[in-house]
Amino acid sequence: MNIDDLGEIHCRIIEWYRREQRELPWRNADCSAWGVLLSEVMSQQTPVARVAPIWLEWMERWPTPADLATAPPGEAVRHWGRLGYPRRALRLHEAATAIARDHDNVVPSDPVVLQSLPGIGTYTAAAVAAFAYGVRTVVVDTNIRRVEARLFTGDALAAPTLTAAESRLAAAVLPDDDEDAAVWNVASMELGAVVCTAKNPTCGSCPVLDLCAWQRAGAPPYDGPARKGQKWAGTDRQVRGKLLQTLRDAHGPVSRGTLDLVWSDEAQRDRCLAGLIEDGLVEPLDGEQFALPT
DNA sequence: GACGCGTGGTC
DNA sequence: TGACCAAGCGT
Repeated sequence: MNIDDLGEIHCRIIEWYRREQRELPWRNADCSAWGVLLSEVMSQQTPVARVAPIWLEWMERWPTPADLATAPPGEAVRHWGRLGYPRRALRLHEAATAIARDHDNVVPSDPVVLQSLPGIGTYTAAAVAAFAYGVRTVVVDTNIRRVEARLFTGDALAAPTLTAAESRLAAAVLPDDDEDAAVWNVASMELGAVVCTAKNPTCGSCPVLDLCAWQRAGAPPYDGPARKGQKWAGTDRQVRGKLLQTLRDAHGPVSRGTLDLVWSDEAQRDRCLAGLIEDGLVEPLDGEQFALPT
């Protein structure tokens, strides 16, 4: 990859983004850093189509970190609805509390500080700094990894988990210019989300098709290590989901007898309920009653 | 580094 | 049609 090709790739993908980007509520110019943070956490492992309505509801209900911090954590879990991975709601509540208490209710712009907040890892810290504040930082998510694997490395897919080589590559291809870097991060991510998808990529509408190493190699199939699928039916995940859904849908304490009805295997049910309590997602009350945490 | 963690859409 | 996948994180 010579420097001219890299510059051409930057230009074309950035132009493509300016032309084709989806209108998402958290991309409005007046969206706060809190709104960006919220959108990033909600989008972890979750399609944006399902995030948008919940994000709008949260922003109306809790427009700043302090507003969320004031609410009981259980309310965050309740209004998380069926987004999945409800521990994210709890961590968002903890993060909001820390931002209100330690950062004057202002979302930090330093990725290192952001990453010290609950539920904010490498990706989300970089994304918030880049998208909310325009900080020149290396953003690496699953979309960017796949785009760069194809475009620069010539592989059909990225590795199952983030490798050091992928991080180095992402840093190496980040534009030098601050503004270009800011757009590049969101633009390469968007390309992966809507064109350069994992299955059935629409290469015909790709702005860098002729520069793509994977295409030039004849689009060979993925030949890396196998990716393990997640089990669902009969797992603790499913049972936890059912228990929590019952507690969300009830607007007060639920008896153990009611929870007994959601899963017949008593040992597994008890284990999952204990796990939810351990995680802070459920609070045991007097008299064999259970509720979302207050 | 591997694993567990929710949910629903897609082909 | 069930496997795969979707803007990861914490342990």
